[in-house]
Amino acid sequence: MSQRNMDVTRQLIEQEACPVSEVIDHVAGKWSVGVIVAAAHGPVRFTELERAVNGVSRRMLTLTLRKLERDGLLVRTVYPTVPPKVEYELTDVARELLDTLRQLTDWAERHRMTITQARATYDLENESAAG
Amino acid sequence: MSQRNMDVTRQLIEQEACPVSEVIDHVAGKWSVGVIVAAAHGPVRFTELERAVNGVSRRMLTLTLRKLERDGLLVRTVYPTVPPKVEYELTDVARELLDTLRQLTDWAERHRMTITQARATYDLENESAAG
DNA sequence: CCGAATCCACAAGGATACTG
DNA sequence: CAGTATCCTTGTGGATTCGG
Repeated sequence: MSQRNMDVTRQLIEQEACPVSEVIDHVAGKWSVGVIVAAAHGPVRFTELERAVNGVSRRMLTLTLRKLERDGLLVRTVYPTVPPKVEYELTDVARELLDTLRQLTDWAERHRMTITQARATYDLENESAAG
Repeated sequence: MSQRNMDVTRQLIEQEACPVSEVIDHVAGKWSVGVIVAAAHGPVRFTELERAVNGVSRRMLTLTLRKLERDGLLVRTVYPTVPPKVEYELTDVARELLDTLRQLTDWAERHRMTITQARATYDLENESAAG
């Protein structure tokens, strides 16, 4: 139980030390980027996201949405209709990210081939002579 | 065998659809951002990075460096001296990312408190009444 | 339609000890 | 100094099933 307190303290320290990298990890997580850009143009429904984000499973989409909602980047609106309808919309905080995220994806697309080739070269050098 | 071709085609499509997210995942990975910005000002040595990146373990730093080197974002130079000296330097491709990454960290710092509070609120609502 | 719950496989990551 | 090797814990994510 003092162990418990130690853990909490440690967590607080680490959070103060790099909240930035933690936040970045969230927004730049595997599915977060896709979700955010997919929600950029306006409110989207769950299944729209499911299709838009490509390889995401329902489970991971749900988890990602919860995380983003928890961080205040996404607002979740439930319409108590039948069948149920849920819409997700970016908050202003999240919208500020869109430009940056687009820069990131632009960069990735620009250097896609370069990076792919760099990997191939690297792998060759390591396969042939491991030293 | 047309099935086989279908699979290959699908894989190619998916690779074309999201090499971006894969690349982003690498550069925005847990430690990659820290390593890249730490190496921004010039060549850095291993232990410099170890101190600069904060919570990173030697193991993870090594793995991160290898990944970035493989992607052609980092150049590793070994000086065969004693004691050994290894320097890491960003490539031009990686340098193009610096502005974007800084925008990301700036955004994170600007909204650090907002996000922290959003989480607290969210957690309270979920703890007190789980539904 | 939009999830929650459970199970399971695997990968990420930390701790520690050892090397050249 | 700059790693490598090993063990072990935690997290990530798919598959499936169930419910409102």
